[in-house]
Amino acid sequence: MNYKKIIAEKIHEKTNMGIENIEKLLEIPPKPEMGDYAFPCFQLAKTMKKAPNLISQELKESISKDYLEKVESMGGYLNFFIDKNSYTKHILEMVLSQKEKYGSSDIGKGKNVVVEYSSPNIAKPFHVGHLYSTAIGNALYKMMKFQGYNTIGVNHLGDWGTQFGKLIVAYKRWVDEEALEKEPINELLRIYVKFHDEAEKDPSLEDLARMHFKNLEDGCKEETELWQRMKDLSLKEFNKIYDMLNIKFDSLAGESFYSDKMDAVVDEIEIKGLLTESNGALVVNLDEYNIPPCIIKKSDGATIYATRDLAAAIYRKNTYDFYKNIYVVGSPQALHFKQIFTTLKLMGHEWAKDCVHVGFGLVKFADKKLSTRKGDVIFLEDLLNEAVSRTLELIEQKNTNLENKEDVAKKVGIGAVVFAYLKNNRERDIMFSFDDMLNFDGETGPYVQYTYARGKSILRKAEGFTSKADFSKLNSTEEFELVKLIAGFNEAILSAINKYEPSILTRYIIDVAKAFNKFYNQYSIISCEDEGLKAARLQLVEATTIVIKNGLSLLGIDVVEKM
RNA sequence: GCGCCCAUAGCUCAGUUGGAUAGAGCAACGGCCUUCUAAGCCGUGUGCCGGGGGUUCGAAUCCCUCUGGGCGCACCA
Repeated sequence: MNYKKIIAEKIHEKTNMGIENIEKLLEIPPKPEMGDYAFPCFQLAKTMKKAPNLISQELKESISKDYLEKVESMGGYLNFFIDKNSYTKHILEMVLSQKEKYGSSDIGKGKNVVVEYSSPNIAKPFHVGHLYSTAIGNALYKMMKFQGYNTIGVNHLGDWGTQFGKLIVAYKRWVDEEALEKEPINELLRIYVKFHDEAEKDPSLEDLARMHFKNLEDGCKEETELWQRMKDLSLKEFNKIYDMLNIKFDSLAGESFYSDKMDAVVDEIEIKGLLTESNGALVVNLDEYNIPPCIIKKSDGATIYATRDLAAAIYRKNTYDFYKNIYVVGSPQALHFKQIFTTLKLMGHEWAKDCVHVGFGLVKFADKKLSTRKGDVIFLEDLLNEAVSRTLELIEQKNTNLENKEDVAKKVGIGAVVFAYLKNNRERDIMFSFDDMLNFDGETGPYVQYTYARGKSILRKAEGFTSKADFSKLNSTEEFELVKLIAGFNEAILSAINKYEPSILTRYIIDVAKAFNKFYNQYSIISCEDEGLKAARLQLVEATTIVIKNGLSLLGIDVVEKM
């Protein structure tokens, strides 16, 4: 039952306006007492050559009132009040019967979607910046899966490139084997930073690094073994973090996976007459699109990340026949993806239009950009551990007798961090601050989880209560606002998917929690004397917990039954 | 120099694709726990929506311009 459509049809009957156009114009009034839907009559004023307020008054009289409580004319607006009783009954029954499926759909049925996200660099720390891609990608992956898409999550590991030449040079000169066993990432970071320091004094180290990478690409034994060792050590560390975040990938095909697929790409570009030489490098000229050329091979003959991304896109099309190929990679790389997508188009791949770069802002710390080269990073693991221990302290203060304190602290603490990353528009930079991120008051992850736990607590206490719900009594503004919000869950997810913007869902969940807390504080549920009303309220509570649980799960956040 | 993005309350941010009196959270102050979890709820104050021009019945939202900031512009990823 789609009320928007029903109302649009009513207006359509009385005017010459198309249904779709009406649906687009229909809006939600700024205040609930002004109605549930509003139709602005200003556009009609032109065609009907009448004042908008006259039109709305006439429509108010002539329109059919089925499904509606009343219709009001306010200035140039026609305001609709839907029939609360049938609406509430319909929505709550739907939520309670669909449960963990509530909010899903099958609009993506039969469509494959590749989502590339996280993609940390091997031998470098997994720092707070990496969570941005990881959290956004994971949320998009889950939301699309929930809408019936066949999603393929790819962690495009940065496990290839000149940086490995540098690491091999550094390894052979300065590695401390003992430290490497104990804290692999730290030690690899130390020697990587040392390389850059030393290379400033002795630029020949850079040449040496390029040579080692060339050897690696050519499959030389020593380089390959060292590379494999660093990769294994790194993956072990990364998996610790993915376990904490409860994130899994369908494919770990990183850059190295494409090392034997690059010749074919270079050949294809050449056959299509796109390859030109420029300053010793092989490039695809993109002047006609007003963007710099896409470099395919460096002057030393080694490939570059653009080549690998081209190979990866083609491989993914051949393997998954994707409907969309999504890259969750920082906004600073926007130009790079423009070059890649344009090159694919020039190669004659019409599916280049299905490739999407989902960019996001930087994670900044006290106005400084985090730089791996300078060793100036905050490890994500440290942030997550800090979040968990602060949560544990809070539990000791507020709820000492809670069972499974550690487990709750983990879910709430980590959930708080992920929630903070997904709360705002992804194009925005995150000003990183422990105190802001780990402040658990107001619009935060813990606030929403707390709301869920409150709801569950009521449901536990009311177990066994089986009176029949009387929805006609569930008619306060607070209750009806909550019902309307709950009804909009699927719409919120679809909107988040369309814009590749998880924050739309995050903010929706906050709104639901707010509306619930308002209701919770004002009306008693368990001690409500009217049994029909009590039953209806309990259903509203349960529906709220279902929406919060499903919603947070799509963001990659677990709920707790008590906190 | 060229290109992309951004500018909304003291701070951090929303603003339903051009609609009604621009909203939240934090911080500050005041109130609410012998009754369902006070990580909560209620109340108080704050705005040249960066400046200027334009389009429109109607602009925080669209166009132009200026200012201030961020990011990116070939052998790093």
